[in-house]
This record gives sequence, C-alpha cells and structure tokens, in this order.
Amino acid sequence: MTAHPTPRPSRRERPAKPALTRDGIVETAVALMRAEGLQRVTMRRLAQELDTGPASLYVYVRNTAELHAAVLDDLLGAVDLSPAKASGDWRDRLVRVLDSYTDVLFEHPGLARSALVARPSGERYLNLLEALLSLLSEGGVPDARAAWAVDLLLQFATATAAEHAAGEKDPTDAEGEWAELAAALRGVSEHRHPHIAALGTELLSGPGEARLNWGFHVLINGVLHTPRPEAPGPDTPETS
Amino acid sequence: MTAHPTPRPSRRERPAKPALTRDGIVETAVALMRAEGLQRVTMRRLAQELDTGPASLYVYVRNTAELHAAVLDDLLGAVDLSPAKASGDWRDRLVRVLDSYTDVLFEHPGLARSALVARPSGERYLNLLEALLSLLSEGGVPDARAAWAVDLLLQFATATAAEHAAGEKDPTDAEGEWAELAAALRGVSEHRHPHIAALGTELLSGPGEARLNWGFHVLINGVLHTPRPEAPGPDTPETS
DNA sequence: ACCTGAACACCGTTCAAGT
DNA sequence: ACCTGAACACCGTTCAAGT
Repeated sequence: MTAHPTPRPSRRERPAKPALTRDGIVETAVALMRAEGLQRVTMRRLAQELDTGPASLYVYVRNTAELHAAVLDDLLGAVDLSPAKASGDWRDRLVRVLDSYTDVLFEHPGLARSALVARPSGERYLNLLEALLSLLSEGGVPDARAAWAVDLLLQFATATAAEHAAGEKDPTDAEGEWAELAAALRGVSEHRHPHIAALGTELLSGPGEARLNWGFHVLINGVLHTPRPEAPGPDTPETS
Repeated sequence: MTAHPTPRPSRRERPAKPALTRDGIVETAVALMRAEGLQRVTMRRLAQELDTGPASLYVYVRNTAELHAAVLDDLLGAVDLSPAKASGDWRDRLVRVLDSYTDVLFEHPGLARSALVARPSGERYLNLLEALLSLLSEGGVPDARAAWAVDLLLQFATATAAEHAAGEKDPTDAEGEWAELAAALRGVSEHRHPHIAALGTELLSGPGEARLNWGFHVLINGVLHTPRPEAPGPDTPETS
C-alpha cells in the first residue's frame, strides 16, 4: 500500500530511489502507475525509473504478469474490510466490502484485466478473502460452498471492472465498440431475433452501479439456494 | 466460422489468398489463429500473411481489439444453439447452450480475455443472445430482468474461460502463479485468517467443470430470486 | 481517392560477458 | 555469485508520399 516505511532516506536527490528489492520495485511500480497509468508500467519503463536495465528486474519478478499481480495486491490495501466486523445485516455488509473492492479496481481497470489471469496471492488479498469468508459464514453458508462462492463474487467484481479497460487511454475506441453493439441491437430483424428486438436498448440499459448491485444480490441469493454438487467429503453418503 | 464458402477456388497457389476485404481479413485471422495461436494474430503478422503492409489493414479494421472481436464472432458460429428450440427442462437446455459457448472459448482463452473488453457485435453473437433470451423467457424470467441476466451469464462464462489465458504459450508461468497462491493459502496463520486456514485447499478444489456448472446454477437460481431494483419504465411510480 | 512504405515509439525476455 | 549491457525478436499505429 505504499505504506512500507521508506527503505532509508538516502543521500539527497529524488524522493528516495528505493533499493533494488522486490518491495522497492513494486513500490516504484505503484507510484509509476498512479503517475502515468498502468500502460506505462512496463519492465523497460520501470527499469528506467530505477536507473537500471530491464534485465535486472527479472532477478526479483518472474514476468510482467507477476509484477501486475504484486501491484494489485498492494492496491488491495485500500479495500475497506471494516464492515466484516461491524454489526447489521450480513448481506449489506458483504456488498459493502465488495463495493469497496470494485471501487479500487475501477480506478485501474487494466489491473482488473490482469487479475483475472494472474491472481494476487499476497497479504492484502488474503485479508480480503478472510473478510468475505467470515461474512458468508455469518450468513450461514456452509464452508465448502463458501469456498466456491468467494471465487464467484470476486470474479464477478473483477470482470465487471475489467470490462472498463477499453479506452483507458483513448476513450474513442471504447465508444466505437459500444456504438457498434448498440447499432447492431437496434438494427436487429424482428422476426429473426424477436427477443432482442423486443428488448431493444434495454439490453444496454441501466446505470452500471445498479447492475453491479443487482449482480451481487443475484450471486448471494443464488449461493444461498444452490448446494454444491457432491461434497466429496469422506463421510458424505453418495446419492449419485 | 470458416464456414463461409471459400470466396472462390482462385487460380492455384495456396488455399485462396483472400482479397483484401474485411471478411477476407477476418477469415485469414481465424486461420492464422488456428494454425499458430492468438498471440500470432497481430496486425503485422496478419499483414504479412496477406502480402501487404500493416497499414493496409487499418482501412478495414479500427484496431487490434476490433479485429479480435471479429474473430470471436466468427468462432461463435460453432456454438450449439439447438437446445434453445428443443424440448425438456429449460434450465438444462440453457446450461447446455452456455456449456457450448464455454467450450468454444476454452479453446482460445486469450480471445475470451479480449471479449471481456471488446465484445463482439456480429451476427453469431446476436444469435447467441437470442437463444439465451428465449430460454430465459421460457423459464418465466421477466423481460427486463432477462436483459440483465444474459449479460451476467455470458460474463461469467467468458471470465471463466479468460482465467485460463495464463500460460497459453508457456504453461510454466501459470503453474508458478497457481503454486504461489496454493502456498500462500497453506501457509496462512490460523489466528489471523481462521476461515482460510479452516478451508485449506478447499478454496482451490474441485474440477473446473463442476465449479462452472455450479456457477451457472447459482446464477440461474439467483436470477429467479432477484427482481430488478426499479424498472425505470414510463409509468412506474417513483419511490425515489 | 485510395492505398501503403517507412518510420516512430515503443515492447518482453534472454544470455553472454563482466564485476 | 550476482548483476546487467546489449541483442533478439518482435509490437501498434500514423502519415507523408506515391499511384
């Protein structure tokens, strides 16, 4: 979370020039992203920021995907987990935590995109998992089911944020795509695609926030109503 | 779908060398992807395949994202929509269509990744939407709700496929990430992360297929149990 | 009017060679 | 033993200049 104590207040010069350690690299990457956007957080640009060659980074980071995952884990420090320990309806509190997670990702949709492929596995991510699991447990969701449910909830939030990665730099492209889909939906033939024609723009309607919220509730309700297929537990009577 | 009748059995030479049209470009892109994988479907490589310079492609395709969306739409021709018109339980048939969609994407997870950001908007995609909407309608899901539900279902399937985009080329990276998360989960402190510790590897457990199927049913059950917040219809009394 | 060669401004990753 | 300069093998996109 950029909250690591600065390694040491080195001589003078610029705001620190962190030592070449994994933490220093990630910290610099986060700063670079805040300053110039994720698309500038490349091995080469980052190395330049650290006054070295790109090859040096590979001593501490396996590849770009891992770097992005580490950056995301750092950002996850900003997720508000306090509702997990508060009182009140557990569903509301669950949604509040998920909203906070989504807010963080919405500020960096490109990172959300990476997260779908290379999940973080750091401290902050574990804290988030723990908070979600405790809320589901409070809601009476059986443990094994909660293990899968957490995945579903985070995947939905992450994917929704990732969808906004289009036109992070150039919004023109994103509008182009959207307009094209809107046009395709409007221009649909009433007898070959009756349902689409009947719905019209309804398919694209609604503020993102309302859809997101509805999605969370769909998932929560669905989880409550859908047992896991066959817990392969040692003492579960097989009902085939 | 590569099912366009070959443009014309041109002279001799290679399998066609399609004319420089949008369709020809997409067709060549699909062939290139099947032959060498999505990561080779770049503007430059594709131009080379078409015996021209990359600049020429920009006359027909706005950018790489749009190209990928067009390729995906083409692939969507392979989705089996027949269950939509069959008889039997509508849920089963809905899941069958979604499974077919997922199968197509699983063969090209990188494309699924693109699809989250740049959705296709072509003929095949519309056919898929229509099939899903008709099944939801059959199941008694109100129209406005179905419009949102379709999005949720496709997003879940797409995101699940996209998650497999790691290590499409080099599976080593993907295993590295997975192993790291597994290690993080195992090494968790029992008193700081009690729920994670209790679940252990349960969090990563289960064959992907079972989780996918469970996810579909969670969504379907959730949709059935979750009305849309406030249809902003013209005659809906505002409740602020 | 339409098309495109060539250029601009970058990438990730590896490895041989230095300290 | 550890680190990294330099190279390899690429990218997307634009635009001035040609036909």
